[in-house]
Amino acid sequence: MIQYITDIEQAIVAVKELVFESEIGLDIETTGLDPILDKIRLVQISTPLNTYVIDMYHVPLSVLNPLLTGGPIKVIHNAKFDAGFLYAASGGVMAEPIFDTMITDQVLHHRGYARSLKDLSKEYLDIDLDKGNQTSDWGAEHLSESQIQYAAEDANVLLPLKHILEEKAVELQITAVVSLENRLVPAICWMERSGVNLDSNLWGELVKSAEAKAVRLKEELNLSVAEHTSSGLDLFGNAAVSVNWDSPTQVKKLLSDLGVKIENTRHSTLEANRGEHPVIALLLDYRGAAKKVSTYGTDWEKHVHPKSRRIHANWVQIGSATGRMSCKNPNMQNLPREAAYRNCFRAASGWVLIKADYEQIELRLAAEIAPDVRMKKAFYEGRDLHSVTASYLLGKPETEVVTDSQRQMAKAVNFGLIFGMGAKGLSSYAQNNFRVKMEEHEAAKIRRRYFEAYSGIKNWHELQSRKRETRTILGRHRILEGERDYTNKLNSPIQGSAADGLKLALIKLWETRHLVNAYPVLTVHDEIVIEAPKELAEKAAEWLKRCMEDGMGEFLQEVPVAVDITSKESWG
DNA sequence: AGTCCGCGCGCG
DNA sequence: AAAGCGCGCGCGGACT
Repeated sequence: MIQYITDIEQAIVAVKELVFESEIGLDIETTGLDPILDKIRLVQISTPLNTYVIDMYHVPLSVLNPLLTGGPIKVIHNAKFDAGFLYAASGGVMAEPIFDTMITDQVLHHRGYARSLKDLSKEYLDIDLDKGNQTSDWGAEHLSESQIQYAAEDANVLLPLKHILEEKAVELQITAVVSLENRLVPAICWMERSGVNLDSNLWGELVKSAEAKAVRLKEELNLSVAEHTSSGLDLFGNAAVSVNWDSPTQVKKLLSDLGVKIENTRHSTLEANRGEHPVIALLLDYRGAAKKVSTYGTDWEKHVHPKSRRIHANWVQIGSATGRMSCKNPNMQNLPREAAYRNCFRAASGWVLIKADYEQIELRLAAEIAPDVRMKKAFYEGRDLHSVTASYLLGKPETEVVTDSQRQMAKAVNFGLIFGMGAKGLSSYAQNNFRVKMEEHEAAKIRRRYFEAYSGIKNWHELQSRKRETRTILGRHRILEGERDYTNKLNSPIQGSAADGLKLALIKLWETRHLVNAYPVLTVHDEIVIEAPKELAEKAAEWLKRCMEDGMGEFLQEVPVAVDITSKESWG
C-alpha cells in the first residue's frame, strides 16, 4: 500500500512505526544533483508491506532523524547520493547503517563499473522499472500521480534486492567485503561533503606561467622546423610551419619528413630518439607545458563550488576492477606531484592539512601474501627493501652499503618483477622510470637472480598463474580466466588488498570521529589527507596514523605497517 | 552540433 | 617461455 504523506502529523506517526523495522528501503527525489544547491522533494520509505512517500516540501527533515541515525538498516541504491543529500540538508545527520544495493552488486560482479537500479531489478527480480519520471520536475508545487507512483516503485524493489544480493554474497563467500564497502559509504559522503580548499591565486600563477612556457616553446618548435626544412620563413619573418604540435599524427609525419622514423610519439620513444633531431628535445619540453595547460589549466578551477568555495570531487567508491577508488570532476588523484601544484591546496585559516601515506604498502603486502621469508624479514627488521634487493642482485653482503644508483636499479626491479614484468619490459621500465640503463640480457640475468633471492615470490607466481579467480586478503574477488591475464592475477590481490586496508582506515576515521574535530578531504590509493584545527594538529595526526595502522594492520599481520605523516598548512 | 575512439600523460 | 597493474581527462580525428 502506498501512502503519500503531506503533513507533519502523518509523518510522525509513520516514523514511530518505522523505527521498529529491522530494515527499510529508502530513496529520495531531488530537484537536481547538487546536495548543496538542490533540494530534497520526496523521501520514499518501503517496508515489506507498505510504502511511504513523504513530501519534504511539507514535512521538516528532522522528523526523520530517529530513522536515519541508528534504527533500521537503510537499503539504498547508490547510497552516496541519498545519504549525501540527507547529510547536507540536515546539517550533519548521517543515514546509518546502510546497505547499498549498487555497491553490493558491484562487489559481486567485481568490475570497475556500477549498474543501475533498473538493470538490477530486471536481472534479479524480473521487474521493469519505468524511469520516465526520473528527471521530471520534482520542484513542482503539485506532484502528479505518476510521479508519486514512480517514486514508490523505486523504493519497493530495494528490500527484495537486498535479500537476493545477500544470498549471493554468502554463496560467493564475500560477505566481509560487502560489509566493508557498506560501512565505507558514510565516510565517503563525509569526505565529499568536506571538500578541499583551493588557493585560486596560486593556481592562477601556475596556469599563467605554464601558458607562457607553452607559447614560447611552440614558437621555438616552429622556428626550429623552419630552419631544418625548405618551408623557411614567411614575408613577416615568422616560421611558416603549420603543424599542430598537439597532434601525434601530425608530429609523427613531420618527424618522418625530417628523417626520424618512429613507431609512436610517446615520451619514451621521443626520449630514445632525442639525439636524432634538435626538435625532439623542444617537443618534449612543449609536451610538459601543454599538459599543464590542458589538464591543469583554467578549466580545472571551474570545479570550485560557487557556494562552499571548495572542491567537492566525485569519489567513486569502487572505481576499479581491483577494488580501488577513483575520483572525477575533478580527479584529485592525478595532480602533479610538484610542490608548486600541491601547495595550491590549503587548509582553511587556522587549520592544517595532515597528509599520511603507507610506505611501500604493495611490496609489504606481496611479502606477506606470497609469502616470501626473505622479503618479510627485511620488512620486520625495518630495513630498506630496495637496498636489500640491490645487495642480493650484486652478490654483496646485506650489511654493505649500496650506492644510490644501485638502489634505483633495485627499486625498478622490485616494482616490476613482483608483478610479472619480463626482461624486455624491465629494461625499458628501468630506463623510462628510473633512468637506469639496463641491456635486455642484463635484465634477464637480474631477473633470474631476483627469483633465486626471493623464491617465495617465484612460487607465488606459479601458484597464481593456475588460478581462475584471485582474492584479496579480505576476500574481494576478481575472475581472471585467461592465460593472458597472468600479470593481473599477480597484481589484483595486492592492489586490491591495499585498497581494502585503506578503506578500513577511512571507516575507522568515520567511526571514531568523536575523538577529534577533523575530517578527511582526499585520498590517493596509499595516502589520506585530513583537515584539522591547528591546535589539534598533533592529536589529529595521531588519530589518523592510528586509524591507518589499525586499518591496514587487520590484513598485514606478519609485516609491520609503516605510515609516514606530515602536517602543514598545505598539501605540498 | 554531438559522439566515439585512440593516443598520450598526470597520479598511485 | 613470456607477460607490470590500476585509473580520468584533454586532444585530434573520424564519424554521424
